[in-house]
Amino acid sequence: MKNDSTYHHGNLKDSLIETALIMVKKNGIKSLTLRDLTKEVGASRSAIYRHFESKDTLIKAVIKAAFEKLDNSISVDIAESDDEINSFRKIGINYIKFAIDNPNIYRMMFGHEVGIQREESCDIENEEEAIGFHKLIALVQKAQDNGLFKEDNAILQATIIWSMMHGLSNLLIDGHVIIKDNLDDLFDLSLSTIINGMKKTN
Amino acid sequence: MKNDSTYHHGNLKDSLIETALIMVKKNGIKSLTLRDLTKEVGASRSAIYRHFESKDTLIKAVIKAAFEKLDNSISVDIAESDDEINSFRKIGINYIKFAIDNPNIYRMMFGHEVGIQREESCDIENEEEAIGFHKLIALVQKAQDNGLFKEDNAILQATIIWSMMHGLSNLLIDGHVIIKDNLDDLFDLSLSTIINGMKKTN
DNA sequence: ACCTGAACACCGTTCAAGT
DNA sequence: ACCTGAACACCGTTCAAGT
Repeated sequence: MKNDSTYHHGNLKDSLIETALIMVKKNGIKSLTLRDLTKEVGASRSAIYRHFESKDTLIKAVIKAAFEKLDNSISVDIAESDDEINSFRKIGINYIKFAIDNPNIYRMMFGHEVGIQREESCDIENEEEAIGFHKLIALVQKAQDNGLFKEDNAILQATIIWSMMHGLSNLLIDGHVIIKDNLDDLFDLSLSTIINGMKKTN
Repeated sequence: MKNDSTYHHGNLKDSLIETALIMVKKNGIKSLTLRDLTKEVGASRSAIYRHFESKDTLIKAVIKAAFEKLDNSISVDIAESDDEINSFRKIGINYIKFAIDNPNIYRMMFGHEVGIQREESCDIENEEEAIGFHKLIALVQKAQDNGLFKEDNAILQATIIWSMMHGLSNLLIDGHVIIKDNLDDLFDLSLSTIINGMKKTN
């Protein structure tokens, strides 16, 4: 499978990230050790420090890769459609579906596994995360322009939508809420609550 | 300070839980080691296993204690009042305030630090957590009875309210949402969105 | 119902020496 | 740009022996 010698295989950095993603998905980040990771990837234990300063740095890269996967999962062609409600529905369903299908990954992304210093930057650190959020803000703005939502701070409205999806995802994957049969009902109600709650009142 | 001999001090089990709570609050659960904990409490390293099967068992007890603290924080005398909106507001504010004031504790409570098996029990494991949730369900039911909320599955409605508060808390304490000046606006909008979204339509 | 002290397997990380 | 192999400090956990 390897392209060249036993020593130097093509792209160790990407292999580490990709394999770590698989291992976290399977068993959670708590069981991810550098020893297992390097063994799985076929590298030596110290090779990892050629590409990453520490385990935390590696995890940050894995988180970044995970946000790219999430972005791909929820990216539906919302640009063409004029039906914002349907766009919100699709995005929300894909978002929660991603969390349910990848609970360990989702926990790693938001679970504060790495002590990230956000005090200084004063902005969302992860670029992929920021991009996804700004897409949501744009959609909210469009909903305002079309008269679906009342005119208000679009960032706050987007934050609230995100909070609902994030909260639902977390409660579901962590087993705080036991919903098996009527997951669709729960999601529908959450969506309609938000849509109705933000509707233009006249 | 100690009541009797240097060896046997009154209640080691409670001391461990209480001290662990303080240590987690200060530096997060990742930095909580049994060695530090027993040293802080003045016990030997192996003494911990007289009261807890493992570190995970200890953490579960600490989480339980944390839920009791949360329950005390959000418990407002909602029984007397007939103003459900005000009750929701008080509960929500206290809930988020607890999370913001105790981010490390809150993360421990919901952060899946201990791999809890919920598949078998099929119900919320933590008793304190269940109690708080059922209080919320009762309040939602009351709001339905009084005609504030539309008639629907009260459990789902309560879940959605909890999701919003939980999502907001997580995004805030983990720095995904940088809100400093207009935190009140964010909370007000989240509350009004839910109240309006669940209102009886007629 | 604790204590001391030693031991174990397992971590992340570093380093000297090779290719 | 990797490798091997050894080492370090730090974990959770166990155990034999005391009081």
